[in-house]
Amino acid sequence: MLRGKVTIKDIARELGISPSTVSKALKSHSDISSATKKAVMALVRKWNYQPDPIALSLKGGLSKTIGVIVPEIVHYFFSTVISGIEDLAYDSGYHVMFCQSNESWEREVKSVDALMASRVDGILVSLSKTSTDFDHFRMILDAGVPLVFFDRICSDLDTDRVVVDDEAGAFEAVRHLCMEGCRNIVHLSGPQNLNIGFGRKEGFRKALMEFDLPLIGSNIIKCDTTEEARIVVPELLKRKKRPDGIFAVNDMTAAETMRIIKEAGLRIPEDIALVGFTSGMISDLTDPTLSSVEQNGYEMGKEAVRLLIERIEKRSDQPSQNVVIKTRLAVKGSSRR
Amino acid sequence: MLRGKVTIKDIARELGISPSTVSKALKSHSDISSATKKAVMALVRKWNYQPDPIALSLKGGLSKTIGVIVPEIVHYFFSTVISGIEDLAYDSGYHVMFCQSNESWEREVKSVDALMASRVDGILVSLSKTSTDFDHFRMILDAGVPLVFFDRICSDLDTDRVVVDDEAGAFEAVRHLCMEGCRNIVHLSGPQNLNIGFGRKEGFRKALMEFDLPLIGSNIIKCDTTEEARIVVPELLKRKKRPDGIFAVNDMTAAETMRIIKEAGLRIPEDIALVGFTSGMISDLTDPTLSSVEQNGYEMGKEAVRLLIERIEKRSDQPSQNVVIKTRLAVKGSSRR
DNA sequence: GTTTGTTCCGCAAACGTTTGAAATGGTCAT
DNA sequence: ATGACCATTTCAAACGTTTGCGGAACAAAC
Repeated sequence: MLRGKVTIKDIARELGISPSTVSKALKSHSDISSATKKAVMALVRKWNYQPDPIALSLKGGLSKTIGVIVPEIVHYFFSTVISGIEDLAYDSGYHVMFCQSNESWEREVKSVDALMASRVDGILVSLSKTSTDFDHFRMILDAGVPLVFFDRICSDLDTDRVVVDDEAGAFEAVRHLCMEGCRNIVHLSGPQNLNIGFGRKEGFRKALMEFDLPLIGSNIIKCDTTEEARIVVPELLKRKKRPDGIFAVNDMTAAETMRIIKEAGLRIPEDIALVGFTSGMISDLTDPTLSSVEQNGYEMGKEAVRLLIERIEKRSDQPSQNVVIKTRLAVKGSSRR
Repeated sequence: MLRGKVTIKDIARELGISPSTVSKALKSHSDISSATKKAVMALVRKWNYQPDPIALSLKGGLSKTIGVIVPEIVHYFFSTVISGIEDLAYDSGYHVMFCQSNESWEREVKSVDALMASRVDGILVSLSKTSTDFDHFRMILDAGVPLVFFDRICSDLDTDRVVVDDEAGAFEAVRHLCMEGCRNIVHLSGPQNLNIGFGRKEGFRKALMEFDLPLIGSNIIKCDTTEEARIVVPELLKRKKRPDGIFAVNDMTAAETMRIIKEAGLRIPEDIALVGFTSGMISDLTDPTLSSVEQNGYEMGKEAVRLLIERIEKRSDQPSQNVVIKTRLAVKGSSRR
């Protein structure tokens, strides 16, 4: 009984019947007499037989496992997504195999290889910041394995996608700043090769247009880490025409920005109003609390899994789907005047 | 070529030799002529043959997969541990299968079942807060599958463990508070059925003893979530003999405590000094920054995997090991007077 | 007494791989 | 010519499961 390995053969031997009879009895095949079925079922329960998923996979070709690649798990947003992925996957009888690319293209490629080698039934990916070459993903598709991107998608590839409505979220955030009276708003932006960086900048642009504010090039600055903020933000505060509102591409950057602004003796939101993106734990910890565009990561994870499993099981050739998760602007202390 | 499935048989057929010859050639068995080996290797490269891990598992009994159960992934500390687990596991050629118990005993049991059913080679667990019955873990051991606990361990079971030196960390934190002049220190503690709750309380107790301060029962209060803090802390501030120092069992609770204290118009650290436990992102975001006992979660994850793989591969019967990860007190604004 | 039908069950192949044992073909010494 | 010996290759079984097909046993219909 070691390793919990009761096999169909053990049952068959004990009952003096053949393994195939046991197998059929287990799935209540019409061939099998109810007496035999009962005997099998009884022993199955007694010995706690569980079919070996590995043998099943060998036979059926499906491993009932999905692979996930995220830039890094140590990140509030991604951990909520993974939480959603795990919850729905297990409910659907799938296992989750998990890799992080650590924002490195090489590691992303290696992870794809590892997941493919272990014959996962489908793969979920959120792109690494440094990925500009996508051959490894093409290889997945060529092999006929379903692939779904979430959050940081790959526009070059025709796959199912789940994204947050970055543009609408950013638009709402910046409109809010305008309505609070800001007239000189800076956007600390993300890399423009990622859809999220681009979309959030577009929302920023359109909101300014709506309020007839000029779009000044120097008011869009690449800055999406705390390290960059420590360089960029002090410069901002020295400007002759100091910004009166800042929209940051993520909350970590926003939080660091807040720290720097307070250190400089300026008040938030009175002197400078601040809104971030992503939310989660962070936004309630800062002082003042940080207004932020909330993304429902849990929901995103579930949607991504739903799409993936649909592809896996239906093997449908319907055109690619594009699911958009709604954002919600949470107005808190950093921007309410 | 669909599904990337080049098998050993395909190679054999192409070369007009038998599958077993190919198999042996692949592992450079001494039986095989070098001419044959070369031909096989060439075709293997050309067709990008990769052995099917599922067939391998069926044969060898090992799945090269380890299972991980954590209370929740959406938690800075656990995500660092998982990061360490993933990194070392992949370097060692193992895959990581992943479940969260959501602090629920039922879900924990279900996860154990799922991992066992999928025939993982070993399991890593950090206990759910609500687990007081451990039969599901005994089942793992009875099945001969290696099991390693990390962080929240199970004292009832004789297994390898990786823990943080909670007591020493807490001791250092409270000694620091004493040295900063605190004489009436409160401990917001965790559940005492978990080793971490108990160890941190012990460190608190011993530090007080070292400074000849009385151990007052009402100064140890169960409070390890933000929700509880909102109830407990206001009461504390109303006390006639108001605490001048607080040591919280985790950083989320500490951060909320800080918010409440500031809201009450008291100063940190002048009126009340504050130290948390776990650190991570949080401690730099608050204002003032939060002093905290840092746990090296990444290191803990790696250690746990190291122990587990050792058990899996050596199947050694050496006595259980107990690895202790050192903590480090990071003194920041909330306690430096 | 032969056919036809039913009910229940076992055989064998298959999934991809490994591995000890057996077979093949050849060379060499007796 | 016979046997021994070597290098090289193939065979067959095994891992746990599924499933189409064939077979046995029996009863009913002709």
